[in-house]
Amino acid sequence: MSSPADLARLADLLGEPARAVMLQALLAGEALTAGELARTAGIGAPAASAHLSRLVEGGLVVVHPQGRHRYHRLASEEVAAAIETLGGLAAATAPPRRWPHGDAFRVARLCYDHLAGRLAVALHGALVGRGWIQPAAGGWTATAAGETGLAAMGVDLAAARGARRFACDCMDWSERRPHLAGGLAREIASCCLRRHWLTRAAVACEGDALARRRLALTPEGG
Amino acid sequence: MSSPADLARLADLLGEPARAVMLQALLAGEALTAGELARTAGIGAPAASAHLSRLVEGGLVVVHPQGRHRYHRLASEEVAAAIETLGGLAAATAPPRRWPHGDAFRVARLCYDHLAGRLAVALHGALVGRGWIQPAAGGWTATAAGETGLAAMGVDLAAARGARRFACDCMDWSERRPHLAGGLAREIASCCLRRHWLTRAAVACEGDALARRRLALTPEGG
DNA sequence: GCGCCACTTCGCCGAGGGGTGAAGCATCAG
DNA sequence: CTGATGCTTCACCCCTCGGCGAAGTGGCGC
Repeated sequence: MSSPADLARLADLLGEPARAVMLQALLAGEALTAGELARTAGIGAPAASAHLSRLVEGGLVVVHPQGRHRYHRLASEEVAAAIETLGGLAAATAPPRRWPHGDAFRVARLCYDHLAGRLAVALHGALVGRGWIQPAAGGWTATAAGETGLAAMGVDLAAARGARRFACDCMDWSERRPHLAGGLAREIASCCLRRHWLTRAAVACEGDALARRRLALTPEGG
Repeated sequence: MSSPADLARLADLLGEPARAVMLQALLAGEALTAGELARTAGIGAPAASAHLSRLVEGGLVVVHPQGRHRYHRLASEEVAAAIETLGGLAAATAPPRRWPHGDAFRVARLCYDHLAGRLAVALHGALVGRGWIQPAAGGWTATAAGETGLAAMGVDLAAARGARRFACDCMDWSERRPHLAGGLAREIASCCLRRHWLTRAAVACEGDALARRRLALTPEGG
């Protein structure tokens, strides 16, 4: 367990409105530049730079410079999971409000690099139910049936194995049951987007940190 | 999903050292008075009172006055789960430090009103493996075999059904797999403590907000 | 009744942190 | 080289927020 001081240090990073907006924007999984994040948060470039420095120093965000741009990503899926969980509690404790995305968010969205929402929880259940994955130390492994089935769907299992974790659980706040995270979940999400079973429901949405994350089921997505 | 503003408002409540200490202390599941929390956090009564007001207003803590004392508890297991998750990430991002409890915390501890740690994750697996619980909408239900088995252990199933949720998952940060939460988990924990299979490893530990939560396996706890 | 105790409210102070504008530094285009 | 762009650093302002001491409120015990 972390000491309370560690908890406070971490929560303090999330507890500033501008930083919270940035992190929510980054939860879509894309790498964004400091300028984009500044505009999304509605603050000036200097303020955004200071915030991002603190997020990087705190281990929540990583940077990789490219030319004169500095691209920022969430540091890990653990960070994404924690923000998701906290966001769920925030929705529960400060509820009576509707935001512009309605329930679409609860159906399918991105959580950093993998799928979340009702669809993702159902997928998790289906993978277990079909015997494609089975419990293992620290998460899940694919069974023989799962390997062939997933490969047939077009999931890149080799890439999935390259991740730090192959598959583990990630609590879904809207369903209150776990969905799948880890390398396998990343490849499944990538496969769904690549094959256009799912599409990003919105693009180019500065000023709305959440819109990037929403997903829509296409006709092909049987 | 919550708006970033909601997230920030909530995280801000957790992001203050004194409040974080109080919440960690409350994570043991006991109701504590304002004075106890003030001493635990190492601040004066006025400051503690102000902090607690904000926690109550924010929906994280509930009060029930008894005479001249005011007892404070966490508002729900959702709050406890979020703090646990965030604490896990805090431990991961600010790691290289040993705190006085060693690995005992990872083996067995209380998470609000139910068990957490390696033991609790193993218990979750055992319940599923024996077919005592099965997936259901919003969590888990007990099977017929589970009802008889749990009743034989001494678990009060009627009390468990009285809870808002009978059984659902709660992510265990140290194992990164879910353990059981909800009314059933509360009754199981209460049963383990009542029958002295587990005991609180420390009592009366002002100044150490974490010690209250650690549990120890007794010889009877086969 | 009185005093004691737990707790809250009030008034005040000091420090920290977020915001901006202006300047400094890289990178890229012409 | 020159100018534009993206980002950072610096200096400064302001305002919030946490802390305390003192005073006020209400329950409990003698």
